[in-house]
Amino acid sequence: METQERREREKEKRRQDILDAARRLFWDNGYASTTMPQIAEAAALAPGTLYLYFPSKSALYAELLVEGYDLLLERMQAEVSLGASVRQRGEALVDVFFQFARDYPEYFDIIFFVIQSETRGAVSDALEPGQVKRLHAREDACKAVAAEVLERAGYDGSPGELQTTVDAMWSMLVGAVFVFRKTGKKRFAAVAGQAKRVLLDAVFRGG
Amino acid sequence: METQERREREKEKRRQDILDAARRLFWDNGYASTTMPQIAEAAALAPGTLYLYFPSKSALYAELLVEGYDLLLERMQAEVSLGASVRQRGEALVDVFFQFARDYPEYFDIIFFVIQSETRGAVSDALEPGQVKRLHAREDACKAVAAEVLERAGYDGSPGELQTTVDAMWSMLVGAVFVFRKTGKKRFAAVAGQAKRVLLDAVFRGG
DNA sequence: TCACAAACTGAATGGCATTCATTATAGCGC
DNA sequence: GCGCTATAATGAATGCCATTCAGTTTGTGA
Repeated sequence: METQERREREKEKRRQDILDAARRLFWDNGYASTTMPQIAEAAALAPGTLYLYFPSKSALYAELLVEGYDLLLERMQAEVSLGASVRQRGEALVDVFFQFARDYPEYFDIIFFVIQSETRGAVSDALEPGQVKRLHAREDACKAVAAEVLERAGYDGSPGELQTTVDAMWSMLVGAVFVFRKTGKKRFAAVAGQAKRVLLDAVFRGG
Repeated sequence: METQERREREKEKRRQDILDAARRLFWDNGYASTTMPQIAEAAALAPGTLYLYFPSKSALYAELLVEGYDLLLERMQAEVSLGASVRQRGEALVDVFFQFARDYPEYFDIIFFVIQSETRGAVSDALEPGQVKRLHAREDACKAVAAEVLERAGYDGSPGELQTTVDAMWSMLVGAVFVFRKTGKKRFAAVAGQAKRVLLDAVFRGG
């Protein structure tokens, strides 16, 4: 019987419908101004139905970040494989990051939303541990690409140090995006350019 | 008549009472889990009274950031004046920043809260323009201290470039704190250390 | 055709920020 | 002391939302 299978597919489709509706609304109106009934209506469903697919509004929102990471990872991997020299790959990596931030600024909102949910722990708005794990896996995959470039660049230090450096750079990149997203494109580009220089010079000091 | 004056003082005191109560509750329970009636009770007031002093819960929360900036600015200025060489002053500056982040992590929540409110604009949770201006003034004062150090370090470039560099560094610092605040102190210290190295090497490349 | 499970529904619940009609307070002239 | 007025404070009521759940529909297999 392939009924079972079809059911699965239909459920997955419905799930995607919900995510599509949610994405559009969140992007247009922001998290706070988007209501669950709104999302339900946009997906041609009743409010209660959303909760059969996602445990909460915040989890639904955070789920969009999975897409974001996948998209970013794809772009990073594509770019990194192109560069001739290691330095060029490093530059490409940072460029991809900032371009992504320019193309899809909304995903960065979710990054911070998730971090805040985690930091605030116990209280409200907490995400499911499983979901958090999935998000971390994506983030780590992105960092792994950066770590590889650093390694090939002859980064000297223990694996732990390498990880720390990647973490530091990742967090600084994310911070730069977040703080300057609100400003105009031109200013953002300038700050991003400086950030790029600072980060790359630190890694490729030797040559 | 000095009645007027006393009135002013009493109003200011009440305002501080509210801020004190709010701070304690926000720090302990986080933004979402703290309710206005709770704050009112802690300040021995009725809920409605809070709105005579602050236009909204988010504005009350954001107001705490003013203190945060003042405290940080004070510390930065004190440290910067101590260092012998310019390089030492630069190091002190970054150290102060990360120490502050360790001592008062809650203020960083508010930084991101404010940025998000600004970015999201129009919709709900918006802050008063006047309040935003006051916050920016504080932030700029902090950055000015950093800019001065960079200038004395012989940073070459136009004033615009200097500003851009300071902005880039500031945003990266803030980002590093935010992303790694959730991890343990040890890991935070390691990442902060790397961030410090990266940023300072970029500035003091020459010597 | 029937029974049953899986999906779906949407009105009801509970919690919270915020408002506003009402009440208290304090200064001041008499 | 005594009303008069402005200023402050009150807290019950409002409105909005996420979330729930008792009840309904739909699809499937016997």
